[in-house]
Amino acid sequence: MAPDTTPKHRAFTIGALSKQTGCKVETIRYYERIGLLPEPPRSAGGHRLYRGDDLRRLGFIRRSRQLGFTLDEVRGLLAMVDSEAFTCGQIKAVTLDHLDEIRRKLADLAKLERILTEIAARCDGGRRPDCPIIEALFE
Amino acid sequence: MAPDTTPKHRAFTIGALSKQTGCKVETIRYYERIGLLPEPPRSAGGHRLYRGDDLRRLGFIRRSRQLGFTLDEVRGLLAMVDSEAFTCGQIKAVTLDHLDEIRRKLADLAKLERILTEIAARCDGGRRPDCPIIEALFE
DNA sequence: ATCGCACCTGTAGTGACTACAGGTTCAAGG
DNA sequence: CCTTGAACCTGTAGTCACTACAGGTGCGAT
Repeated sequence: MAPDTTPKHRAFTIGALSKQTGCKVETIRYYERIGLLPEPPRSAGGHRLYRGDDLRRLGFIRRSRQLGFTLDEVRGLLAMVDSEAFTCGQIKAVTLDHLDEIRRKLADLAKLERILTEIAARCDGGRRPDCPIIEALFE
Repeated sequence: MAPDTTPKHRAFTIGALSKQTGCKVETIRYYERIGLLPEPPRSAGGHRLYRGDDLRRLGFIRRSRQLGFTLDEVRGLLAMVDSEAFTCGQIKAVTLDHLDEIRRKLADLAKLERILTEIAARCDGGRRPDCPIIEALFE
């Protein structure tokens, strides 16, 4: 039997990667530029050629972003994954820090909502020249 | 009685305005540049000279920002206030739109918090090489 | 007169993309 | 084989709401 020289997974274009991940083409190139994605090999004409690993890595980035991690946090997580020398404790620490941040934002936003609801309730939406919302903003 | 030629309120510098409002000097100049604050008169040497009205207006901007209005929304509110032809209904409409936006963000963030808490709980923070958080992010 | 702080203008940087402009490659149909 | 047109390429600038310089000038107090 002759050795199998065909690649196990065929390469795909940036457009295909974009469709698979839901990540815009420009964003993928941006992630490459800032070093989150490795520079992929190119076709003879200079087009980027991706493989399964890139799909996996971009999926990781995208899901992390959807969970509100900053790109710097994602960079940190990826560096740990890449080094393969991370412990679960390190990962959990990053996650819990991030969770704290989210809870702080949540509390801030809830407070905002409460105050704004209260202010809006003062205004009957009529035609009065002295609007209680404007008054509240001028304090 | 001779007419009173002294100004009712003395003018103050940008530094004083900054201290009174808690708004940084650079931010005040920025608000002027983008047309939220009027260009104030200047001293002989070119320093900005503010009065009570500016304090009031900047206070309005600042409180609106603290309540999460964008500068464009603030611009809209100020335009209505300046025209003096606004109705309470218009103001309330802007406020309720903004409140909707806040409630949407609040819901998104709450969902985030829930998911992340769930993911973090799967990880015992030990030394296992296969971290459930990383696995979740790779999906 | 001099000290040092506050002020001035203008520009560039932040985060996380997004949107061009102006050009090249590639796959499919004729 | 040739042409079309979509997808790709690079590089730059714009978004939002500031913030941070650099390099210079004004001003009040000593």
